[in-house]
Amino acid sequence: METIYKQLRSTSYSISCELCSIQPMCIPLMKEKTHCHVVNQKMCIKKNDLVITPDKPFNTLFVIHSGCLKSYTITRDKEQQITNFYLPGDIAGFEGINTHSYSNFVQALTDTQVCELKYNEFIDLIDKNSQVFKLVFNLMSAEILHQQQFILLLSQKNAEQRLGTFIYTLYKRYARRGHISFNIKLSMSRHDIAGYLGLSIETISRIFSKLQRSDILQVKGKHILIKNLQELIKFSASFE
Amino acid sequence: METIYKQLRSTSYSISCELCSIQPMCIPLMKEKTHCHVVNQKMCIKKNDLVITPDKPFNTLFVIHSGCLKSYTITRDKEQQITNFYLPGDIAGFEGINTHSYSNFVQALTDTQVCELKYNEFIDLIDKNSQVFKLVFNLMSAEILHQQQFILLLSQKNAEQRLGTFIYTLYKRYARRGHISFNIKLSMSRHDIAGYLGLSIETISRIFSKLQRSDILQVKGKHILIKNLQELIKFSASFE
DNA sequence: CGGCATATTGAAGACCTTCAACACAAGTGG
DNA sequence: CCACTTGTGTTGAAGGTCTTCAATATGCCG
Repeated sequence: METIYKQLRSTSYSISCELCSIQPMCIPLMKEKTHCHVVNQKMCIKKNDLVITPDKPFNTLFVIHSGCLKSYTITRDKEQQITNFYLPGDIAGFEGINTHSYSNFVQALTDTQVCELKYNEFIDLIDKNSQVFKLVFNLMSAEILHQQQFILLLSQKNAEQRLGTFIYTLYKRYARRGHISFNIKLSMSRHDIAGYLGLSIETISRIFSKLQRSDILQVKGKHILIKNLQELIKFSASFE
Repeated sequence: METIYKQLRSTSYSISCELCSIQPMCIPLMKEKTHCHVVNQKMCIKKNDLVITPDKPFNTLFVIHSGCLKSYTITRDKEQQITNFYLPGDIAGFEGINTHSYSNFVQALTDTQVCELKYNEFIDLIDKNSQVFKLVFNLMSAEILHQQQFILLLSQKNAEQRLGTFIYTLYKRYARRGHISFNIKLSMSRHDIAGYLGLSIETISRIFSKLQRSDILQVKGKHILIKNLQELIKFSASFE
């Protein structure tokens, strides 16, 4: 279970550094040698390894370069409650800033590469560099807006709309990062999807079958093919 | 429907400026006359007036001084989907920073006093003053964490747990602001609560009756008395 | 006090969960 | 290579929770 960090070259489902959410600060940082201690580039994490646990000292944010991570909390009855999935370009750890402690577990769903942002150095940098500050400010605001929309999804939409939106959102998130394809390889299990969307795994399974029967998706295990994007979009109307 | 701003002295359910979330910057600001153009203090808003609409130019954040506001979006079928309730000390408008546009309506549920934060001046100030920056950074991080916990509430808890948590959270939010009392006067309708918690108004009504029968609450319209705080806390275990 | 909005309660039904059986895939050891 | 195991996913049937519809009650503001 011990995470092994090592340098590694990009694999599939990675983003180029030019599309990364921290690109506007990361690239200049690497050039300005004075700041390059802030970012530790492209550390490799093995599938199932824990990147963040609530008991670890809060000192790092993680920028995902390739692969996929999930964050979750543990309930009293030892169940995992999925709170987020992180794709290339995302940043994990924002929710810990206020309390200065991680509140979740964050675990790799596939072999994953992350760039570490050392928190204290990061804060100093934000403080000095107003361009970086505005970038971070925008990223956090975007996360608040995204969560607000997810809250509406949970409070107002049925199972079919939730799963449809989930798949469509994955499609869009990959597309925005340069992976425009109707083929989606899910990194997460049905159990993880269920936990995230507030449904049971059986319901996830049934809705996948239903979306297949109505020729919107083709589903084979973790391989999803979007056959009718227009219909899929209808499920997620008024979301993001 | 036109909002009438005017100076007004504090009424019940207000906070003292010392307990306001922006106090660490607001009070010094008022002293340093050079900055006092950032905050417009204690504007009065009439019940049902709209403070924010999506079509207004994004140029102001609102700090609530007294009263209560709700934020909501409108669905295709003209239904209000409640996204948040704002109490004294809260700040409304964070989610608009990234897109530089308000994404919600924000409406006063009672006569309400707000302090306006002019966005551009505010940003300049954050940029210059690292104490203010850290405060805002923490407030946004706290909001992300709070939303994450609310997402878990919606995805994992039943109607009774949701409403119990809602009431307990109101109790705590007022307590943190200096109004420690088992008596809670709801500013919002059953319809608003239902929209917020993702339930129907009938379910809200039934659960209130049930909590009354089990002697946890005493419910009389908008007046709630917490009769058994320990039992109420049990509903919201693992939340906030 | 009357009229309208808001809230409560009951009954029927929809949607999702739970339980249980089965299918399928990946990994292990003989 | 196959038998066996284990984890993961699918499907059916029964049951529970919440919603919807409808009727009634209560509260509020002129």
